[in-house]
Amino acid sequence: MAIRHRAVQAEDKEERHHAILDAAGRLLMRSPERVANVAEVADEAGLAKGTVYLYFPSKEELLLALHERNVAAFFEALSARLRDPAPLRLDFMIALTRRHMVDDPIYLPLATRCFGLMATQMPAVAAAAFMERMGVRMRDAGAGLERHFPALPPGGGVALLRRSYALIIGLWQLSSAHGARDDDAGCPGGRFDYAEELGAALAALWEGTIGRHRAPIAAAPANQEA
Amino acid sequence: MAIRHRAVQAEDKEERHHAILDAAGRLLMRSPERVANVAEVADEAGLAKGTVYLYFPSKEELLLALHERNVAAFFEALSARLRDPAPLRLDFMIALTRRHMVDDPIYLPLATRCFGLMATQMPAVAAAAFMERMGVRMRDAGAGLERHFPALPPGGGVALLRRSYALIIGLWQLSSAHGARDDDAGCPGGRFDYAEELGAALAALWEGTIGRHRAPIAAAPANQEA
Amino acid sequence: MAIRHRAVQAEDKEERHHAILDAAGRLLMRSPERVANVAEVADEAGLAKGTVYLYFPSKEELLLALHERNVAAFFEALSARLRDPAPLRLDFMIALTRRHMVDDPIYLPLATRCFGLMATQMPAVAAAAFMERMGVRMRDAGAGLERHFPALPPGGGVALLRRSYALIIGLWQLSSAHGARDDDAGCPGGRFDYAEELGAALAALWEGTIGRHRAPIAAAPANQEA
Amino acid sequence: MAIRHRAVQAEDKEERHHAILDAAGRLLMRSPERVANVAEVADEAGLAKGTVYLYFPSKEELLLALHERNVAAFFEALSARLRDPAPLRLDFMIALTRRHMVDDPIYLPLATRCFGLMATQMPAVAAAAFMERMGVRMRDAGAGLERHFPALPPGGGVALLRRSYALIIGLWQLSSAHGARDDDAGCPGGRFDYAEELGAALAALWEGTIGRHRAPIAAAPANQEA
DNA sequence: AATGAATGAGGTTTCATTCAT
DNA sequence: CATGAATGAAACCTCATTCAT
Repeated sequence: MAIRHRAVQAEDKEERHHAILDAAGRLLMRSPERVANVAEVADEAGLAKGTVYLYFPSKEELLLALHERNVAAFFEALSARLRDPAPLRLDFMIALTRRHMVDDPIYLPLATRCFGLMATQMPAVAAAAFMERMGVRMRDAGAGLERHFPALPPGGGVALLRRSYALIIGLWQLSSAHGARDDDAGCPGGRFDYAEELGAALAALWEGTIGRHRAPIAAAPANQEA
Repeated sequence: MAIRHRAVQAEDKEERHHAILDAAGRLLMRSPERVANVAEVADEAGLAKGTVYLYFPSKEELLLALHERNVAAFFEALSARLRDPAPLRLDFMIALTRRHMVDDPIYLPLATRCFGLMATQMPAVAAAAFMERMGVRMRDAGAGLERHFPALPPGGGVALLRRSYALIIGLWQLSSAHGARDDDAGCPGGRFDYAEELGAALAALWEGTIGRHRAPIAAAPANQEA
Repeated sequence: MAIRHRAVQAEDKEERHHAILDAAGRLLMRSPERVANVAEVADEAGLAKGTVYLYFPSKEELLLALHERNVAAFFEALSARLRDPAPLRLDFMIALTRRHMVDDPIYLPLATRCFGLMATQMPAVAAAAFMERMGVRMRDAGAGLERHFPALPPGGGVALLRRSYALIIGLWQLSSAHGARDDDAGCPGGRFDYAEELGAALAALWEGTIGRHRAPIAAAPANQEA
Repeated sequence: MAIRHRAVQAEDKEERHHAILDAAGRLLMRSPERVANVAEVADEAGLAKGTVYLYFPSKEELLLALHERNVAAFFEALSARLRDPAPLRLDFMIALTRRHMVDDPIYLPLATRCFGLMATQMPAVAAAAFMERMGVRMRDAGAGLERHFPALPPGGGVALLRRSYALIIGLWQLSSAHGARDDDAGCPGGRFDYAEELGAALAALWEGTIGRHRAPIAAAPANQEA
């Protein structure tokens, strides 16, 4: 398959790295009900199968890398906002989540799949490294959260963030037997709209966390633009 | 492998059904880092491979059935308690969760794996049916919750339950790159003890939900026996 | 591919075992310059790829098993003859070698290939087990040789046999860059006819061994029918 | 990898040629149970993968060239000694073999591997050329042998040499399932020490060859320094 | 109902070799 | 000459599932 040109410079390589992830993402988007094999990814990227293995040690780690790119984007946006001292409201969190996760057809399915693989197929070190990097991001954002909500005790920021994240993925997993099934199948606890329910759940969690610490800022009607 | 005796009676069949699930459970327990193949399950159950397929249409649905048995036990215990009008405290929920999920070496890994499979490998109808049955259980328990906490609005019971469940599985997925990895590698958001963190998270959620409705009952020091 | 019928009885399995080896042998015969892959072997045997793996743990061990069958036939014939107390002459050995090895287009190429693989690709235990079984055969025949040549000291029989075998394979390896090359390419030490040279070499070895022990029986003009 | 400097002079090229062989030899020495791939060889030589292909047409021929260097050294030493009219004894042959082959951790494994490849992977012409060059060396040394042992008929020198060589490699192949296996697994014909057995086998062969021709020089207790 | 032999799709990974830079 | 990124053929083996017995 025709290469655009050889990636000799480090930055070319970085770009190719991304191109492969992009290809994998496109495939996942196109048919979320199946995981493409490496041959398809390579093809979609306009590369040969072997080339993919030049950039990723295994299919699993390619998948994880794609997910991590998503994760990084989310936390980067969050941390950026947290560096801005302007008062933060839960609504921002909700809007951010919506933009990065809910409205992204890839993020949550991929996260779920990655967590599902984590304990079995994923090479132990890769999994651990991913979790560690995710931890760094979370701690960083957690510290930012504490700056915004002085009522939060030390460690309270990361804890709130972690619980919020757990709600996000947990509720999503409960929200449907997703995939390409639009037969409106059951969601445990009655059919519910994920986005709406997530907002309410986060509101309850934050209320119980920051509200308890007498934080002046609580949830407002959802959908405020971030 | 010698058959015990042919399962001609419906109850024999039921029993064999369970025997297979038991075998799968034992294998999962024995080595949680890998999914046993059908041959191993059959072997462990003292049956032939083909026989497993007389009782389960596919490996995935066998896995899901095993998980569902766990789920059913949890919700049964919960609903039973909820039928008792004696005042309920969060501590009960926490203790129940601990007994059924945290201390059970398969519940959460299996749940994670099932959710991971749900969108891809799992036959759509099987997934939907599972979710529907889970929904029934949740709604039932949710109604019980509302009886205990009058402050909860209609639907508030199932919502609280759902969010609690989401926290349980979400936090677990964040809590580790599990498997046989003992190198205490990172858990996102700093290393944390799952059981402890779960208690605190549920407390915050319930505080934000029931506390907001001025419920007289709030979280107490964990570990109260259920 | 159509199976003749399922191999349920142990002897049917044995037969299938052989059928697979036969197929591999035919392929090797047909094109000695390449090693068939498992798919081809299965095809030739009228079986599916997976079925081959039901009978042999790996391709290498299939190859080794094929070779071992050859080896077994040779040593069986030798041992049978040795059980006959009629005086043995070197010519018998030579004729036997000719029939089993020289005239068999498979034996020596396969032996060479197996020895080549032995140290690398071949699973250690399989290699060791093969060598051990070969050792048993050789010791057995060696004992028989000692019965025939009382001049041989204890252990002298197996030693003579081992050296003869070493000559057989060593000379063959030197005798050509074989394969499908008929361009009459060089054999180290001048072109030589393998069969003829082997006879002379064995004669020299046996003369130096048994002759030294004043054995009454020595090499005679080659080509005596066995 | 930084190039030392471009090999423009013919002798520079020769040097690089050797550097690559050296690298391959070191790798083989370091882990005799596996064949290094071209990338590793290049790396070890401080060159790029492509550069190796400037000096060797294929991996197989690189391997063969390495082996041939070993072979050349052996025959050179042998021929040098044969040019010296001082009486030659078998012990010299044995000591020479020991120094060049037995004590060299790569000679015999590499020879075995090369012979294993010879009929399949190795390009026909390369194999033939190698065998031809080996033949020249052998004939040359064979002629020397005849000068030392007048009893040898014309062609008897190269024949004796050839048979000795066959014994050397044949016995080695029988001596073990080598590799990293130290579980002292079986050697056909009972466990035997290769070096010792080789000496005895050569003695028998030479006795049967030169002794028969009433040569004044026969085997003496092994281990005489060459 | 039970068995387990047979199937064969399915996917990963390696690595010798080429060739643009 | 030297590089090393890209190639893509090659081959293995697993295992869920079927179905003849």
